[in-house]
Amino acid sequence: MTTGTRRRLAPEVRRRQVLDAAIAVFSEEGLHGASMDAIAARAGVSKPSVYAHGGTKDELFAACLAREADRLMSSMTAAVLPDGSSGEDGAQQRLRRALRAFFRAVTTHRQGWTVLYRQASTGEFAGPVDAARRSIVIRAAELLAAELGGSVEAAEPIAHTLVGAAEGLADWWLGGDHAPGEQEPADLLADMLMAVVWPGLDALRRV
Amino acid sequence: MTTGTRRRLAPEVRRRQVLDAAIAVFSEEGLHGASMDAIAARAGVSKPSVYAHGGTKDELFAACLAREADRLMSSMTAAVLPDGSSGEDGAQQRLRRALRAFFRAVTTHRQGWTVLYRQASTGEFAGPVDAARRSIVIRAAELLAAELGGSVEAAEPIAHTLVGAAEGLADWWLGGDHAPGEQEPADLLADMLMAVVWPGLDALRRV
DNA sequence: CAACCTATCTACTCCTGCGTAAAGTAGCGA
DNA sequence: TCGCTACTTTACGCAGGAGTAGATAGGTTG
Repeated sequence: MTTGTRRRLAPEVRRRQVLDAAIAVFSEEGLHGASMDAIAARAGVSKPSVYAHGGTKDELFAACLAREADRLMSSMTAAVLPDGSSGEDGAQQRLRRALRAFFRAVTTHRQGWTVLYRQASTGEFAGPVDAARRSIVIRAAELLAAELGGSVEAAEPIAHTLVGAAEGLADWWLGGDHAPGEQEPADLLADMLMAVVWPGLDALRRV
Repeated sequence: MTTGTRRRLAPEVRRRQVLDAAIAVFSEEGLHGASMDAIAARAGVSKPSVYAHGGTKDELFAACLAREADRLMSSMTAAVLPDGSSGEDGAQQRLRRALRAFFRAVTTHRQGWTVLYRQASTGEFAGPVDAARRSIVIRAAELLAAELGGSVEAAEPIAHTLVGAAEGLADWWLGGDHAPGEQEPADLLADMLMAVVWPGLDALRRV
């Protein structure tokens, strides 16, 4: 790994490198299992450089969480907001689009998802992370309440169920290695989840 | 914490005390956050005693996982196996009973569940834990395949979805504090989950 | 081409916390 | 009453890893 020549890069570029390496290592080893030395090695950089660009280990971890949470949130937000097809598109369409965006983001940046979902659920970083999660759940609850009737509070447990189901399915998909199918996997996963939950949600509407 | 009188107890009893204390501390602090001193203090016992009865920190943690996983597994197994009402009871009934058992176990032993679900999902203990989880998923998949038709492999993603949904709902319930309602909360949660997913599962049967 | 700024590296310090050793004390059976 | 031994207190060895100080060298500007 000794390139022999040590290169000076723009701080922004180095910071990006360090963040990427940190996410990779954190996703494999967890917050405590990862050492700053390992992150430095992965980034192809010395440890003081990691401190210079990423700060303390905790700050670095927080930065990873922030970046990945932001990425995920903005993907889903972008998918739901613009009503692409003009005219009325019901809750079913919007829900499916949100799920597709979720699965696409998760399958595309699996390391980031792993850090958010498995490594940050506990400890002092639980707060920020499930703030983001909660934000997703609230959106889902609002969508459900608007379309199925009832208050947002009443829809909250259902939204948690839905989000949990999506996480479970994503986790399964990321766990095994799957042969590349003919269709985009994310869309397939979204359709599968919709097939399971939508009839039930639809039935709740006409109670 | 000095009781003044120090009591001699049977090794089995002491071991139980240590395990209970360990689960309590691990559930609050996580594997790395918990110190052996803290566990000793919680158990009302000196640190060497913890080592005498619980072994190494890792061994102790593994023992906690084993006990709680076993508790959960046997609860659910017991709930599904004996067909209480004679005669045919369909997949819907068995599924509901399994879910009730799950939610009952989780709400009853929340510390144990926390250790399994949040603290052990990463690191070197991921293996044993999601072996147990996988076992539950397989059972669910078998049940679904038997009743809805199709192979077990095809039912696997659906089973993961189902288990994820249950975990999400349980996590939500354990997160907030809820006023004691008129009905057993576990049964309420199971009914809620069934309402969401069963119509979809039922629809899959007649494809 | 020389001076200089600063990104980067090598090589430390220091602290936390696991795990254990040694010596003393007190419950409980004989 | 005597001892066996589970248990406690206290102190320490040791490893791993976070964070830093000082040296080094890439690039840049006059």
